[in-house]
Amino acid sequence: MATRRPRTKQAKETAVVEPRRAHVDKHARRQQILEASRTVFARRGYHQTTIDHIVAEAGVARGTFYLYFEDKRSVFSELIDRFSSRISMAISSIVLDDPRRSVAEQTRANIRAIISLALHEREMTKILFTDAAGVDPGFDRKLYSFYDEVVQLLTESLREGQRLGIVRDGEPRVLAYLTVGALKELLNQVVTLGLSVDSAEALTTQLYEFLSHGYLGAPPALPSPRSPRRRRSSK
Amino acid sequence: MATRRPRTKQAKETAVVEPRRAHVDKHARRQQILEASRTVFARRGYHQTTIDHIVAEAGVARGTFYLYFEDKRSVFSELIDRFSSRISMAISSIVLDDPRRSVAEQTRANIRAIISLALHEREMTKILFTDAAGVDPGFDRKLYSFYDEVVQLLTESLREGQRLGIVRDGEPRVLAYLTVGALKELLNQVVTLGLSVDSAEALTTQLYEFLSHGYLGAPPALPSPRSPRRRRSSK
DNA sequence: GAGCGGAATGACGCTGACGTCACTGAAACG
DNA sequence: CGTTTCAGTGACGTCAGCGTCATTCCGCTC
Repeated sequence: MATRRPRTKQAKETAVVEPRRAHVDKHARRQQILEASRTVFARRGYHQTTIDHIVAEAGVARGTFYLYFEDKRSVFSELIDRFSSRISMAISSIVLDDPRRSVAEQTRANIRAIISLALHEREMTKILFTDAAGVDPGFDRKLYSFYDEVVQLLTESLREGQRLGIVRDGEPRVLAYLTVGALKELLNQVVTLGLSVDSAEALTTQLYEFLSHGYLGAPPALPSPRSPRRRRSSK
Repeated sequence: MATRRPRTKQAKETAVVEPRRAHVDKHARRQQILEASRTVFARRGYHQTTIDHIVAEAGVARGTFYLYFEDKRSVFSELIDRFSSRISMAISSIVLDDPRRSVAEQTRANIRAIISLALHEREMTKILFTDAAGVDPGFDRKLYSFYDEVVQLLTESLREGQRLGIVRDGEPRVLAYLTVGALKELLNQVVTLGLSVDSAEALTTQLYEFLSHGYLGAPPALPSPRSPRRRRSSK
């Protein structure tokens, strides 16, 4: 209701050749329900949300929902699908011999892109992290395979980096988990704490520095330059 | 049923002075239900689990469940409470001037303890990570405050470490999130992939190394010692 | 072995959420 | 203006899961 489009322009131009019009509306209606669902899922969480909550938010009748979606699970699935593909697209493969962009800069760009996406899509970020797991076994599997794809990609990159001597030793897959874990947590906190979109740059630096040097042990450039390590040095 | 204790020994010794017996049994019955719940939650996930699933696993009648617990949410809550306090206990505050155990060794001990706990309590670890979020708003708050406690503790340690020059620069709270995120992911994978308990040591080393040096950029002890930073150096 | 206390049982009624479908209303058409 | 068509509606029947409670069962006491 209220959202009903008033008969406009449309009526004049080529009245006959327009089974399109219905289509346009259908898409908009669908989108409207999708967005309402996103809002409600973010507010109440997936399991606390009922179809009635969604249709109330969207301002349509219960039956209308079922004209566009199979059930709650299927709207949810579509939201997650769209969002996870946006995440995938935010990641660029790293080109090793680009003279204009160092590997470091490309790495930072990837981090920055993901953080920005999370900051611009707070609702979806929240949903992804707090509700996506445990919806049902089938969905869990799908989600896991997306996640695994990301980890796999990163693992390969790290392995390659090790071959080239720009990534330190360590089981690449484990390093990938650690990295993704750190990133996930950062994203989660970013939306939970409601940081502003322009904290993206600072956070990117923090994460990048973390990945570069860690934080324990001696600072990068220290007075005593030739100490080979410095850990467990009896103290 | 079937699990019913056959009247044994008991009958003979001090038949009179035993209102205890009932008590012992009550505790055991409660424990039995708790353990069955844990198993079922781990297998099906919290939301897919019904009271009927639990009582079937425990081998008791539906009504019996309600003799010992308020509802599903309350068993779940108790399981999580117990487990999270075991996690807390696994962490020791770091003593700075202990001549017998370096800070590094204490740090590693903490990591090792948590990883071992996860490896020994796979069901609970899985439950904690995949089902605990999104149960209901009240529970989420409780969980968050436990989580925040851990982060807070770590944040303070890092701040102190920075003061002493044994932790590098960076917003301590952000470093804490990154660290906890990496750890969480590691624990999650550890149980998902079903690693054996004796991978704890290797994983501890991986995580500790990660926290110490990160993995990007040049290896720890480099020729050029006095470069003030080292980032985006055009390449 | 009669009587008692309390743990255990499971059939039962209730509820909240689901998905359907007979109906409504308005746009499009002739 | 009558007719057709189809998106939209919401009352309704269904059902899964819940929590209760009258009854059964068991072990102990006298």
